[in-house]
Amino acid sequence: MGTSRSESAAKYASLASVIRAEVIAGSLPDNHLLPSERDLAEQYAVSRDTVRKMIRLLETEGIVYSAHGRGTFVSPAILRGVHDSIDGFSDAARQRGDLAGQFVLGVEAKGASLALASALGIRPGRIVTHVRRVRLLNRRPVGLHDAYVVTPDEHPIQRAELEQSGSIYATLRSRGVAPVVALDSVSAALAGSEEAALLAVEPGSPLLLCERVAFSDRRTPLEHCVMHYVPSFRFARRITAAFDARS
Amino acid sequence: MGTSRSESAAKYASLASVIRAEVIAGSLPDNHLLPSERDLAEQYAVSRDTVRKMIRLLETEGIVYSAHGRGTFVSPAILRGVHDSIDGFSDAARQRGDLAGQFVLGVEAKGASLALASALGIRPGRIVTHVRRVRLLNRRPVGLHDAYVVTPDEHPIQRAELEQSGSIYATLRSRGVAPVVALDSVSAALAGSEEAALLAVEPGSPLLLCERVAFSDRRTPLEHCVMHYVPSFRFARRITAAFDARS
DNA sequence: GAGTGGTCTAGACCACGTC
DNA sequence: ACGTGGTCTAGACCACTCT
Repeated sequence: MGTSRSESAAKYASLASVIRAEVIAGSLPDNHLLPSERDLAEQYAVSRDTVRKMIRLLETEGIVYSAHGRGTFVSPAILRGVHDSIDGFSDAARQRGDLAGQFVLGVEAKGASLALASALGIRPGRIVTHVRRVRLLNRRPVGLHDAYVVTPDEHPIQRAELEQSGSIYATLRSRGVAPVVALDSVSAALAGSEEAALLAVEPGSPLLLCERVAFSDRRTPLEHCVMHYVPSFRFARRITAAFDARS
Repeated sequence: MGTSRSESAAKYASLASVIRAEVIAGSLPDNHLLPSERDLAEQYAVSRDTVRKMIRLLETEGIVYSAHGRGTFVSPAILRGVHDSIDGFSDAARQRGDLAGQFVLGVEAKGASLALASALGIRPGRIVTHVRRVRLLNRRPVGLHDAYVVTPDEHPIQRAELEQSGSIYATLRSRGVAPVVALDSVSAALAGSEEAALLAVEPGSPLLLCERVAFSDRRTPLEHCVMHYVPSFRFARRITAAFDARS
């Protein structure tokens, strides 16, 4: 784990941890009214602006919500705990108390096909690493991932490297790049014989098909991933109404 | 159509419209460096804080991104234009230049079943309106929606009302409530004979199954919606790395 | 009217990246 | 060293909601 992280978190982030813990600990009922921003500012000896930053943060996490003229409230429990995460799979599993695992089927360097190159915005033929894995949830296969990873220096990823760090993203991070934004698109597909065998379902079963392209902090394409999930697996997300500003 | 909306938008929102238009107009290439916050503040005669609020807004829309110590940049075009929206279907269609439509199969008031009541957090037997619709994209059926709507006063929605306002959410809005947050969960399913007929696919085709519960600004459950989509239909979303703050 | 969140300001300092 | 975004402050006023 992190030996010596930047020891000093921002004030609003620390304050958020305090409030988050209080809310999650659970003494507070759904839609409970929190103290006003001015009161919180005084209580914790910070400026009102810092309190507001803290509230904005907890709001994006779905922990609290504010209403103009009414106050800030604790989100209902159903809405808490669902949040977007870039490492969807293991993160969501951990959050729900499930055990995430994986079985690496193959790690192979190859030149990018035309379709892949266009999806990633790279030169066709550029070296990418194809990683095929079965994703496990509580030791049962639920997903088949085909990841095509673009390494910055065009040095393909080694199997040992991947098994040591445990995840593709961790491997990329160790090379100095990290995915910070991704484009997902979901639809449905039928299981072919190969997918069926790997996922322990009947051929012709419906599968959730999810395609993803992930980008670094500099918006460099890092990975194209094609994922197939069995029907018992569900992806959850929370959507918040967009800000309305036209004309 | 808004005749006399609140005429005065916030400064940061108006400023956002200006920058958004400039970026979308397209003279600016991907990853183009924008002027610094201090420069923008001077240029538009506003405080730096207002500029920052504007940038935060455009960032959530995927229009720009900021990097500590480096500057603020124009998002690559692939990442722009994908944003979460609570009215996923028609909004996403409009955005992609497609023609969204619907065909109402039935509008019926009924008492909530036990399962529905628990999903919505309401009393079993409470009156809800079941609206079944086929969703059209460019005049072809792509989705089957079964919406169960909780009206605040328990007055069921009338078919005429729905056809006049054009959408369930518009109908709810006219009754003083609007969905502002929703929980989605997606998985895969097989088309039964009924779904197949309505969606013009073969029975046994794979379908994208999406379930949603929508809540009002007061976190009152408003709607539970079960949606089935043909494989050619894709839901897209952008995911941004979560803020990391532990301990 | 009293209290709440929302916006805006001006200024200071810190943390990070680049040269 | 310099310029960038990130945090924090203190104060003012506006817009909304409830009673």
